[in-house]
This record gives sequence, C-alpha cells and structure tokens, in this order.
Amino acid sequence: MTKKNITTLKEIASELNLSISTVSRALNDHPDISLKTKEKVTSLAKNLNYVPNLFAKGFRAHKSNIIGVVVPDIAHYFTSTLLKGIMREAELQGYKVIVSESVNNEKKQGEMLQTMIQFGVDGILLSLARTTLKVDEILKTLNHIPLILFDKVSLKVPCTQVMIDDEEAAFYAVEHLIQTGKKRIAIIKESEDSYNSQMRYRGYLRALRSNNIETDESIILSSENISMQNGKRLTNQLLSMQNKPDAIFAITDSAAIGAIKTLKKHKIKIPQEIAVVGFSNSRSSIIIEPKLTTVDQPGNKIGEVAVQYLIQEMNSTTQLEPKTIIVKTNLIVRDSSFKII
Amino acid sequence: MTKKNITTLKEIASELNLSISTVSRALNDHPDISLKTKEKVTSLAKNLNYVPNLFAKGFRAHKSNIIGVVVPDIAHYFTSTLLKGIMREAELQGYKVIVSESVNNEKKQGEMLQTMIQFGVDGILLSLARTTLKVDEILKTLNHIPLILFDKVSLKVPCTQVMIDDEEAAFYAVEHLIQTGKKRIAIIKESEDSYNSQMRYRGYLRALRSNNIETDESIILSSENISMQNGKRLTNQLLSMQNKPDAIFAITDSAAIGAIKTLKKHKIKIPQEIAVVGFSNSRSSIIIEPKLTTVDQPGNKIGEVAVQYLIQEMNSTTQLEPKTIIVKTNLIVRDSSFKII
DNA sequence: CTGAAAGCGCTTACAG
DNA sequence: CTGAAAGCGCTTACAG
Repeated sequence: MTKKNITTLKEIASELNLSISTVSRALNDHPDISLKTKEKVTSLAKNLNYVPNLFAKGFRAHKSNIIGVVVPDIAHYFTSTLLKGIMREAELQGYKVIVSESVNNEKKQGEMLQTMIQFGVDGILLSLARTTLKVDEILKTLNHIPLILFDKVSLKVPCTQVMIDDEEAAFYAVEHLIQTGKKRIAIIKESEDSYNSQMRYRGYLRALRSNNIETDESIILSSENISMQNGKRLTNQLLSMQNKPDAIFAITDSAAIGAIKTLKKHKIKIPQEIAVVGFSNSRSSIIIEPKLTTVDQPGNKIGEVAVQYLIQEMNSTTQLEPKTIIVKTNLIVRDSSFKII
Repeated sequence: MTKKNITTLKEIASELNLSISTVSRALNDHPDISLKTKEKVTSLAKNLNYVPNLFAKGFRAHKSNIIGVVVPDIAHYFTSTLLKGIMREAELQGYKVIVSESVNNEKKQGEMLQTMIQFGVDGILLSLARTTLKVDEILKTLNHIPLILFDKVSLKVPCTQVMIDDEEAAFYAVEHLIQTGKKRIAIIKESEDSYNSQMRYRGYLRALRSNNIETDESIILSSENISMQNGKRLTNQLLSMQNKPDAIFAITDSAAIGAIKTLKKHKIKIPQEIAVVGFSNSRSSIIIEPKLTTVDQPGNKIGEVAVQYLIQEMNSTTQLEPKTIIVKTNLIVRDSSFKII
C-alpha cells in the first residue's frame, strides 16, 4: 500500500482553473494574490485535506527541517531525558528529529553520520560512543553540515560542545564527602579513555588535594564499563582490604547502586561506616535504600540548549566560532551520605 | 552555515564529460554501462566523497525511507526498549526513524500524525496516548499511509496491532500468587480507560474466578496514573483495612515498588505476610529489595515485529487485512513472591 | 493580479 | 553503450 489520496497543489489548481503558482502563493498568503482567490483556494485546500509536502518544499530549499541525533545507547534513562529535551525544543522550532544509536561502536557511529547526511538532515547532534578514538569521520561530517557535540564530548573535535562540568561536579561530590568527615574516599571510574570519566576523576583528585588528603592508588578502581555488576565486584575488592575506605564515589549511579547492595550484604552501615555517592540522578537512585546521594545532570536542559545552538549554526551564513556551553549540575544529598547541617 | 561541499551527479558528470544519466546508471551498476565507464565513475565518486541524496531519490520515487514513530513518553524505560527494537530493525531494512512524543496528550498526538505525513514518512508506528478517546485523526491518517499500533493499542482502530497479551500475562501473574498460597489478592490498576489496564484487570478477575476466589471490591484499587507515589498511597490504604490482603498485584512496576517501600516501612514481611507482583520488568525491579517479581514484556521484540509488519504493509500493493500480533511475555519470579518448587 | 518557466538531484523510458 | 528529456511537488524571479 503506497501513499495515496494525498492532495497536491496541482489538483487544487486544476479544480479551480488556476495555475499552480497562484495556488502556491495563495496558500502562502502572498500579498499579490486577491482576497477572493485566496479564500477560494484555502477553502478548497481545507476540504481536500491538503498538507504541503515538506519533502518537496525542503528539496527545493535545500532544507529538510530534520535534525539528526546520534546517541550511544537509547535505553539509558539519562539518554532519554536528553532526547526529551531535544525533541521538545526541536518541535518548538519546527524541526523533526531522526534518532540513531551507535551502540557505543565507533564504526557504526561513522556510518550513522554518513546516512544522516544522505537523509539530508540540516544539522547533527552527536553524543560520542564510548570507544571513539579516531574522529576523522566526524571532522569530515563537520565539513558538510553543522554538527554539535553534547553530553559525551571530546576536545579533539573543533565544534560547539554542550555538556556539564564533570570536573566541577565530581569536585563538589567529593568535597561533600570530605565535609561530612570522610577521609579515605575510594573512586570507581572508567578504565577507558572517556572524557567524562577523566574529568570526574580529575575533580576527585582536586577535591582531595585541596583538602590535603593524600591519594591512594589502591582505592582508585577502574572497570571497562561501570555497571551495577562491576560496582559490586569492585566494592567487594575494597571490602577485602585491610585499610577499608570510609566512602565510595562512583562515577555512575549503576556502580554506586552495586556498591550499596554489596555494602548492605556485608551489613556495613551506610553512611556511618561507608558513605556512597553516585552520578546521574537516575530513576533507580531513589529506589535503592538508602536513597542515593548523586549528581543531578539536567538532561532536558542539555538537549534543549544543544538544539538551540545547533539551529543557530544552521541559520548562520558564516562559520561560527566553536563554543563550549556548560550546563549546571546539582548535588542531591540523600541518605547514602551524611547531611551537612 | 548551509550545507556545502556536497557532491552531486552533475559535478561528477561534468568532470568526466559524461551525461548525468550515465553517471547515475554507472553508480547503480546498470548492465548497459561499460565496465570502463563504471570504473571511472565510481572511482571519482569515491574521491569526491559522493553520497546519493536520498532526499532527491525518495522524492522522485515517492518514498522517504523514513518511518515515523509516535510514543506517549520517551523517558520511560519500557518505551526505550521498544524504540531500541524499532531502530535496530528499521536500520536493518534501510529505514531511518523519526521519533515524536505525544506526551500522553490526544490533541498533540493528532498533530504529530499530521506532521509525520507532511514529512513524507512511508509508514507510522503509533503507541497511543493514555487519554486517546477519539480516533478520527488516526483513521484519517490510516487513509493516507500504512499505520500500525503497537504496545498501547485500541480495538477502535481497524489496523494491525502488535502487543502483548495483557489479559493472559496478568492471569498468570495472579495465578502464580494463588499457587503460592495467597488467597486475598489486591490489585492496583488504572482508573482511566486504558486498554492495557482493562485487560490486565480482566486477567486478574479470570484468575480469581478460575480458582473460586470471590472478588472483593474493597481491595480493587485504581488511580489515574500508576506511579510509585500512588502505589504508596494505595498500599497505605490497604494497610489501614481490617481485613488486609495477603498479596498485591500492581499493573506497573512503579506502583509495585511503591507498595514494597510502604510495606517495608510498616515492617511487613515480603512475601510472607504480603507478596507483591509488578508488571514490566523495569530496571528498578532488580534495584528494590526484595527484588520484584514481575512480568517481562520484551520491548525489543515488540518494536522489531511492529517494524516488520509495517514494512510488509508498505510494500504491499493491496490493502492488507488487519492482524493482531501477540508477543509472548514471561513471569519472572523474584523475591517479592514465593517461588514454587 | 495571474501564469509560464526554471530548477532543486535524481531515475528511467525512449532514442539513437 | 550513451544521452536528452520528462517528471516527482514545490517556490520564485520574470513577464504580462
């Protein structure tokens, strides 16, 4: 079943014995056209359920009114908040959104960018796959159409980037632990070369340094993907140590929740013996008990802002200077760490 | 910054002193074209980074290779599994996916369908907004292009529908509770006229009936949206009764988790005193302790199958008979109910 | 105030 | 084996 019954300008024109040009102008409320004609045309258009073929329109104007979005993994709560923000803002501005998943695969990510161009999107919003090492495909895309990096970004790509200040957010999270009396703070981070993980680690280090706490390599743990599973595994590792930590900062909520589950299993009091702080403010962070202290990253906002800057670049006639836009985060203190009074 | 540096057939043609037609045919490996020409063309195309403009291609063929998807709320774990399945299958078949959110608003949903048509999608996958009462906009869309309902469906729309058997899934969930010795089973359902909720309620009733358990109106509770909040509220209501239930079947995981939290607060033993069963197998169902017994609905599968049937309809020259496709669910027994040995 | 014509990038029946 | 021409649905400079 192909598309059918779709009214075109041609039909309206022949029905009314007018030219296609006139019908087009009438529908677009062009000043040249007489009121009478306009009325005739619009009323018939309504009757025939005419909707302009944006496809044809865009084809002529070299514009699709479609924004392409590439994310590593859609089935991630935080990703869906990003998409929500993107879609809402895009809609406000009259754009549709094509979504693709790179499934955290660099090669796939390149292909996605390629097809986005083929599909004629007007601009691309990209959140990098975890494994992105080579960026030439991205640079090539950047030559063709506006592209903005959001959330998972990289300094290797000279384009506008919308993100949170991971370093600062992590700094405050760890600072919070220190202020509640914790002195031996473990971190669970990513072993791979992810920008976000690196920055969070840097924030951790800075917080320790600025409070004159020595870093201890033995409680700086990494895993390739920071899942609940690995959170559990690494926490078990921490608990097997002589000199246990009195707090754990996990750079994802999943790992933090894994940590909490393991601590509970070992009947360790949270936060008295060991406090836990996560990152993301996922849905699950209020399901786990004790509820998780975590960094809230406003996904909606990031998505929204990314769309705004992208459209700005799309509308600009000149190449704009790349900008770095930081969206504010917020530490939400819950029961897995002490409150400061 | 508009699109630029995009190579077209025209450029390749003039560079090679060939006609556009020949270049087009060479690139499409048409048998008429000599090997020599083909080689010349493809190698230059590669050098110039030529990618076909699918937009123009589709425009000519009245085909966009885009599937439109409308969902009530993207920031829902289950929804994102649906989308994952849809995107994966669509990609395999060479389609892109445009996603829109109706934010559970009937009017918005109508508008989304409208713009989907304007954007020239080849087919639409629709999961209904909770409040969908009038379906004329949908019927109108159905006149124009293939449309399939998935997940949140309605019998009022005469089209192919892909879903789980809510009635049966609920039946087995309640049956499971009965088999573990529970006799007074409360249900937390939706008050609004949602197809899914109705069916799950029906399964609940059938399970009781087939086990000769009388229904008791006082433990059949409804709320407009079945959130964790409302799960808590309604569970408190149950606990205030003289004759408390010995199990709660909540038609969403959120409500079930709210129930568990409330029961724990009141130090009620789960599942000994009151067992809980949810619906969806959300991420959170394994975060909460005790882990939640719940119905697993394979979102990926539903999305995948929906795409397959949609493409089938898109490719068919005749109007196909509407089908109803049931995707199997699976009760996952965890710690919030007894295991049967 | 209205129309004929060109053109967006591509494919394909028709000629040669 | 290759090319000229038409056409997909629309807009818009150019005529009248």
